[in-house]
Amino acid sequence: MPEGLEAEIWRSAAQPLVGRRVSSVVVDERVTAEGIVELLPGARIEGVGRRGKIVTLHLERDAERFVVGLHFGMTGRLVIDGESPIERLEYASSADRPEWDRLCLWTGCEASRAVPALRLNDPRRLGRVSLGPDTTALGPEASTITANELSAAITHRRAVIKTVLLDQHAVAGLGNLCADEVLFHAAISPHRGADSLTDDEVERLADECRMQLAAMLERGGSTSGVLDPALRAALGACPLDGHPLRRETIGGRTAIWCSRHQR
DNA sequence: CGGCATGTTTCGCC
DNA sequence: AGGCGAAACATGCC
Repeated sequence: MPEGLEAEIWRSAAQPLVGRRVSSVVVDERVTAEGIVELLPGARIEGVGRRGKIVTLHLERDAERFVVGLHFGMTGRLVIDGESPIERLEYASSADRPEWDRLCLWTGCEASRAVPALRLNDPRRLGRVSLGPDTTALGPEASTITANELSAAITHRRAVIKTVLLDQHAVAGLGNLCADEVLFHAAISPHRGADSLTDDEVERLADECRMQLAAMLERGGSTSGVLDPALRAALGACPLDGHPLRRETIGGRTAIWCSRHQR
């Protein structure tokens, strides 16, 4: 599930937490950074943000400010006040078992203490809870990226474009599905060397990042693209020109693309 | 049982 | 030094 779009949905859903004070915390220490359990209780949530695929909790306690980063891995999900903004799960369990909780955070405000204000549930345990995540190491946001920013991020890279788009240090927020989706709409083959793109192609790709991500966010997330999970699995005809879609492993990830219109 | 999965980190090789 | 690709991580599901 979790690409930048899902992180954005969760960031938005978590806004009601702003202004509340953390009363208690339970963590799975195998995925949680040292010190967080001690730091959180008594802290006030000053804001909830997002950078790339990371949701950031901005906290203050005793005039000290710190940031907790929520990383979702492949299967992590966020539940706010018992409400799950994203119910539909792809490539993950649809169950929600307590033993998969990695972070439970209660605030003083809710009516029932039984329901955590924030809960990070992750069956596969590839997610993380970090302290002071280094968001400066991330590339520009894919959802707002300009042609100039994209050019600076990729034109000196020799790896294929699909791989570079997935590198969060180059561009932040794109996951496997969204990377395939923007390449599909920009009509660029995932095999192209990043440094081989023309200025026109870079501009097209930046435009499609902004347009397609906005459209997919409106439709509910990274599974709502033209290359949705059903079409990826069925490997049917290209919705644009009818040519059979191709499935290949590129940079260790499954790429779905149309070899006719993506050049 | 084998294989696959929306992600990130680590290791070895240039 | 730093970019690159493959492997590792961890676990559920088809």
